[in-house]
Amino acid sequence: MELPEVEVMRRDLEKDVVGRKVKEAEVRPSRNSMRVIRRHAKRKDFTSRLEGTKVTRAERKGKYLLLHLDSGDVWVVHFGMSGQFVRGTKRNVLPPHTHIVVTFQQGGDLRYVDPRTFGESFVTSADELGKVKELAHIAIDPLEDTFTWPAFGELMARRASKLKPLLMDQTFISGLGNIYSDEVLFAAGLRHDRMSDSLSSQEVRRLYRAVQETVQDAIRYRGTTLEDEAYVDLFGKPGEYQNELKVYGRKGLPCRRCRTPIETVKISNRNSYFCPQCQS
DNA sequence: GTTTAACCCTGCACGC
DNA sequence: TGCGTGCAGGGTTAAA
Repeated sequence: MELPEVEVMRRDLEKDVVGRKVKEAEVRPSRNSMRVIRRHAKRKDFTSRLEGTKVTRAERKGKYLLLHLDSGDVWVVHFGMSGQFVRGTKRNVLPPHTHIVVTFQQGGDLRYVDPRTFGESFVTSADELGKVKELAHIAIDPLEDTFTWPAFGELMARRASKLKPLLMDQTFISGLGNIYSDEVLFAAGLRHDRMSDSLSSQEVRRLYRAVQETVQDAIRYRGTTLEDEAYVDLFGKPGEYQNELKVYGRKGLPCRRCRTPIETVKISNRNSYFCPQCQS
């Protein structure tokens, strides 16, 4: 799950979970459920900090979701690649790989489901939030006002790195993963292996626009639901941005702009998709 | 500072 | 049918 999916989830939670009070919290008995709450030594260390609290706000930092509680604590969630929240009721059976179930006083529950358990979930005090390393080092967010093109250009010039890994580096810019970094590079007409400090100011501007537009479009389409990953929103509905993808997952298929077959390269063990004609 | 590879995990597609 | 293998992916970490 990348920035657009987390942002769609944040908005759903804002509408449907903020304001609710937690009656009961449960971490399921499986070993992988413990893996999900790995920062806590015991299940009770996690559940006791949720029970009796009210969710006051849903915030997003990069790919992290922060649910603020009226106790002053913050429930932090990172979805990894297969994690998701699903709303349910007592009558619905729990889907496989459900690790956390939070039941609300007003009825209904919220489940954290994660087959591959690359995601994680923990509760911390607002004061200690700054000590969470991954959050403390998180970079500029494409949806923040501070994300301007002069600021972006300066950041780019300060680094000497290939564009693809740089866009995925959460300490450089937060929220982009493998799918959206490929889409951004295509939209900017730039190759994955261009060096960040070699870009003309016009190219930097194109890349900046591409980041903003790609992320905003993907949110408008409520995220990307691939066949194998099956991301769905809080209410179980898939996104529609997969139909808009220009390069990701389209190996060998004609480029939507020039009809040249889309190519792939392995970059740090991940597939990158690009059009050899449109990107340079 | 940057890059590479390995690791964590499950489900699925594939070949035999 | 059923097994083994490889791949997918976010992020961290250690090593190059």
